[in-house]
Amino acid sequence: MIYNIRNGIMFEPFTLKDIAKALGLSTSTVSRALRDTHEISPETKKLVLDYAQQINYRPNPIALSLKERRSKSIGVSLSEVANQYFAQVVNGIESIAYDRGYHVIITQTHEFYEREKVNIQHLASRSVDGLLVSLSAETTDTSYLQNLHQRGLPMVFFDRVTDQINTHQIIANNVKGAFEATEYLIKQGCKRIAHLTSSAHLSISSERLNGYKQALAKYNLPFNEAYIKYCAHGGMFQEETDISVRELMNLKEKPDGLFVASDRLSIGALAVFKELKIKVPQKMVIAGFCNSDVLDLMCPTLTSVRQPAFEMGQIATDMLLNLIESKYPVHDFEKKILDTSLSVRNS
Amino acid sequence: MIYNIRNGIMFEPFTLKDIAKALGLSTSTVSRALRDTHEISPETKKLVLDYAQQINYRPNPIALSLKERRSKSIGVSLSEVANQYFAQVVNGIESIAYDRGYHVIITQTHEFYEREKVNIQHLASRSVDGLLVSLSAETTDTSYLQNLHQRGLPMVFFDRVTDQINTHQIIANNVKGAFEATEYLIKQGCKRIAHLTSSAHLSISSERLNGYKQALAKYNLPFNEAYIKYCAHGGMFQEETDISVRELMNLKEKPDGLFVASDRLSIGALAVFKELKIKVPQKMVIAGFCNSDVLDLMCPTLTSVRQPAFEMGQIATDMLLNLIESKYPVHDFEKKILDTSLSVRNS
DNA sequence: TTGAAAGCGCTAACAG
DNA sequence: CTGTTAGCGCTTTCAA
Repeated sequence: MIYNIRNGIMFEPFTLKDIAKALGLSTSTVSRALRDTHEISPETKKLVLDYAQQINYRPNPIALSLKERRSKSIGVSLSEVANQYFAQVVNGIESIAYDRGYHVIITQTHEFYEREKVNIQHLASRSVDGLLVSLSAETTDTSYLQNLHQRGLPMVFFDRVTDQINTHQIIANNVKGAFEATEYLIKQGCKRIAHLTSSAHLSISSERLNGYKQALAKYNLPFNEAYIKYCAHGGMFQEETDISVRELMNLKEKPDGLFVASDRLSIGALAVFKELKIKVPQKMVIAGFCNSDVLDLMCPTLTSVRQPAFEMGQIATDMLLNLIESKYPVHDFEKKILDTSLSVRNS
Repeated sequence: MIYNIRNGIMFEPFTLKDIAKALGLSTSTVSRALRDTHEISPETKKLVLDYAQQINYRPNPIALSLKERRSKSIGVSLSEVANQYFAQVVNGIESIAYDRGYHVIITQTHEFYEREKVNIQHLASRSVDGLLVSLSAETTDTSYLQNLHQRGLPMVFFDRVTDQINTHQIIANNVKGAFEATEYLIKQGCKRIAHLTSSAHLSISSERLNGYKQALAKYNLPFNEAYIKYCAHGGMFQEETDISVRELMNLKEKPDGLFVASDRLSIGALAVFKELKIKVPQKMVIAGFCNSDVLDLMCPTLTSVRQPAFEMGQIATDMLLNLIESKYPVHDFEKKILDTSLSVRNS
């Protein structure tokens, strides 16, 4: 192995020029040799390839990106990878992206609009060929995304989507999932079912609220606005969850069942109930959207709506790469809805 | 807002040249105006800034990287973000990196050596300015890293470190943490304490094994090789954990206590005990390294050694950025050891 | 078959 | 104060 010591301190990978100089060739010849064109003599080619191998030459992808005006990488914006659901989505994304020669850059919003905007602007400013986006809980203004989209940056929304931008969307069947979870609570005998959910302007929130309402309606239970608690940052701050749950439990007509809209909120709510010494599920039956494996092991076990997170990541990525690699402008967009499954783990 | 329609399909951000042409200036003037040098007239500057603002101009970071031969981004290699410990580390990393103007690219090894190598090679050639590495469970050969290091790529190891590369390291006090967890089990009355751990060649594994042995020694308990179970992929595949736990429970002298070396293994082991209908903690007391918030809510609660994950990420990043930005070669490296805390949550 | 030269977007040295 | 030019690493005409 030969080391590049042009500069003692900085990390300086080998370049075409290094090879050319060492071999007394021109850079274009070296480039051709490495890229397997026909217009090159077998000897030169072998010479170059051997030497490149020896010094472990790697083409500089930055230079390539600049030249080809694409980076073979995609950007992802999501709330946080500590959330099991999103971690699974990421695995799905990577599984497809790597197969197709793309790299993945993940950014976290932690549910803040400003962070999301900064992250996405940076991703877009050239380093990525496309975007996979799940909106933050705070986001209401998507104009910066509309901008990028109008200017031709391919993007696909997953999970938390917006109709303000005409492109592919992939979501779970939130309405049905919420319906089933609520129905489960009703069948457990709950009469006063509360709903703890994320920010009101998220697509998932309204979809899940709908499913919840439909279930109540089907079983002739009244809808009570006081039973709906929104957490503006999706329970990012435990305080949000804490206040919401306590308010619910301070109502004159205390709820006896709770439908929770997410992973994080479920965990947060359980913590509060534990503090309040309210027994789950004896005093409070809980069901909700949750993809955490750990919760499988929980006692009090809680029934959960599972989303096909890995698959969602895969499909979203496939859609995005197809957009990116499409030769022609795409105008036909799809809204894909994947089935959820109710995993009953009651006490 | 003005749209760039040089090309109807592709996403073509504005360039300096676009601005220059529109304003009848040269690209260098525009560049200067945007970068706030003194050698520019206020009028020209205002003209350019206003126009740039109007079209929402962003400099192309790829071109910048190519020019400056650094990307203002750092690469991270870790096993998987679905692991709460690593998710917390990532948050720590990002908190520092963003403050100092760096972007973070996360790659997951899923405990595979090959994946790690490919990821890191790509990060390096893609001109990340430095690397934060926590080795995969499979990794024994670090020569490709030594290579990059010798050629001047700054790197800092965290959590799963190697002494084969002379650079900063940051780890938790694994010996002490393991000692305390084991001691806790002993004080609970356990006589036959098993140890479920990750791959044998990980630094964390040997450190934690040491602490475990020291505790046994202090309390005059015999060390029994049969009680040590390694999972080559850190429990990445539940089968590994499953087999290990079953083997332990098939021993003639069944263990009555278990010290588990990680998050994932704890969760996996609990699942097996549940399947085997072995009551925790009545029949099996468990303590182990774990940073999962969710486990706080678990019943059977298990006692855990907590690592200051967020802080580790912060410190590692600070160290790395100092290396990157250092004007002179650094030869003094530090091995930082952070304290763990035992969080007793017994039945 | 090979080399010279231009250009991707940007900055910086050098002229004017 | 502003424009021209060269160069970061690479590919791709165009000439030879």
